[in-house]
This record gives sequence, C-alpha cells and structure tokens, in this order.
Amino acid sequence: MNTRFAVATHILVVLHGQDGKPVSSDVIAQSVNTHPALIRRILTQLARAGLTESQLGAGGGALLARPSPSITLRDVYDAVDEDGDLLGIHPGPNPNCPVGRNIQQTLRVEISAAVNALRTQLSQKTIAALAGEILAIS
Amino acid sequence: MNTRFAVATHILVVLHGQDGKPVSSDVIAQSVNTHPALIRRILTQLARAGLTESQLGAGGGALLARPSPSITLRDVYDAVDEDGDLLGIHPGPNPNCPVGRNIQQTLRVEISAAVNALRTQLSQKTIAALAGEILAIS
DNA sequence: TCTTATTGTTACTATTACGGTTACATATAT
DNA sequence: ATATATGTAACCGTAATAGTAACAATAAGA
Repeated sequence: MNTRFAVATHILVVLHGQDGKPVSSDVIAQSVNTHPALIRRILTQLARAGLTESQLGAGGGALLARPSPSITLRDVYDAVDEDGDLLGIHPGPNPNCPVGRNIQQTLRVEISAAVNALRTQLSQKTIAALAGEILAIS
Repeated sequence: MNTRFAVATHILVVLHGQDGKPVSSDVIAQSVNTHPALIRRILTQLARAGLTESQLGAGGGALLARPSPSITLRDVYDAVDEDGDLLGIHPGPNPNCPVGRNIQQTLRVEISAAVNALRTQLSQKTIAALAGEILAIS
C-alpha cells in the first residue's frame, strides 16, 4: 500500500470528470505526475474490483464501471489493499510464553476491528462527493 | 511502523504481567522472539510517550509508568507512530490540473478522519483488558 | 570499591517494499 | 495498414524495516 490509495482515488476523480469518454493512462499520469505504467498497474486493481473498465486500442482508455456516487473511498481502499497489513503482526512470538503463545490471535481481532472502523469512515465519502469538493476549491 | 505497533503492545502486556518488577529487554525479547536492542528501541518510544519507564543498572529493566487499565491501544499506536503516514499521499500532482492542484488537501482531510476512526476504535481496548483476554486463552 | 547487569544509542547489514522506468505482445479504432 | 492503447513483466534505485553487534553510562550488590 502506501500512496496507492491516494493515486487510485486521484484516478477515479479524473475519470469522474470525463465521464463517458475513455481517458488514457498517459493523460491520467500527467495529472498525478507519475508514469503511465504505474497508472495502468493501479487501473488493473480497480478493474479487478469492478470500479473501472478499459478499452484497448486507439482512442481507448479507462472509464468508470459504476456511477461515481456509488463508489466510496472504502471501495477504493479495498480495491488497492491486497494483503491487508496496514498494521502488521510480528511473526514467531515465543510459544512457551503465555503472552507470546496467544497474542497474535488476540491482536488480530483488535487490528481488524480498527481497520474496519477506518473502512467504515472511508465509506462515508463517495468519489462524486470528493470530486465535488475538489473542484469547488478552484 | 508496521510490526512496531504489535511489538509495542506485546511489550506492554508483558510488563502488565510483571507489574511492579522491572523486566529486562532480554526477557521481553525472548517472549517476542527478537533482539533486545530492538525491544529497547521501541521502549524508548513508549517511554517518550509516558507509558513506560526504565531503570538502569543491575536488576533494572522496564516497567509501566501508568496503570495498565489507563493505557489504551490508541496510546500505543500514537507512541509508536512517528510520521503518521498509514495512508500516504502522493507527492507532486500536476498544479495545472484542477484535480492535481487540489486533491492533496482534500484527501488529507479524509485520510485523517479515517485514521482517527481507527484510533478511536483502538481506544476502546486497554492493555489490562487485552492482557486479560490473552491470559484467559490458556 | 569492584564486579556485574542493564539501559540508551549508534552503526552497520540484509531484506523487503515501493515507485520509477523500459519494453513489448496484444488489441482496436480509423 | 497504421497509429494508439492496454496489460504485464522485468529491472533499477531508494527508502523502510528488522536483525545484529558494540559500547559508554549507570546503578545494584558483594
């Protein structure tokens, strides 16, 4: 993870702005200020999650697969989060210690509750709403 | 970050179990299954946050600086999180694009709301409660 | 006072993750 | 046909992380 969530969100906001017309990874890369291949890598994840689709060939590009008011930042997070290790658990604690033996499963519960709280907060904001805020600034 | 939150929590649970008596980084390291220097590094962060204190010299070690029912997992997260980049924002988006120009500040708001939701969830669980659950298993 | 145990910190290494970059086979519109 | 895109693989450089060793400073206890 790391900036992939931010970049993925950026991509979707751009696509929202051009709704209907496919946008090439080259154009998106210019807005994000990175390289088209990286954009395409993230677009692959978004497409796998059903948020975008792409058209091959000349005049092709990416477009939203669902209306932007139906896409929340939680959807983006989930699309881009492959291994779910926002807060990692340390491997191999001592099994002969009452703490070491059991802390992993107990921590896992707390961490997933915390990450779910984060996801729920993210689900409050849609791409349409976010794009509205962004474009309202200037 | 990454496993530092988990290791820091592990440390505090161990200290909870030995309340009163200082525990050496060596003993803690055996429970975590890592190296004393790493434990001491994290103990430095916990001490800076006022959660632990250490006694130098023979027979010394770390102990809780506050009662374990008053320490929540949010305190641990905050102690160990130095740069607050759980979800990073991509640098240098294109200032000539209406999206690139404004997305950072807008995303920053959403990300900090999300991280605060995660922190609030973590604040629901104290070290004392967590230790209780861990030791109840076996 | 001397010895021993322990911290706090620095420095170095190895491994991994991440973003940047190139390349290219495949597909499609014109 | 040709030009334009995607999707994907491969590789590089940098930064973060964990592991490790070393040592001065400190304090307990004989």
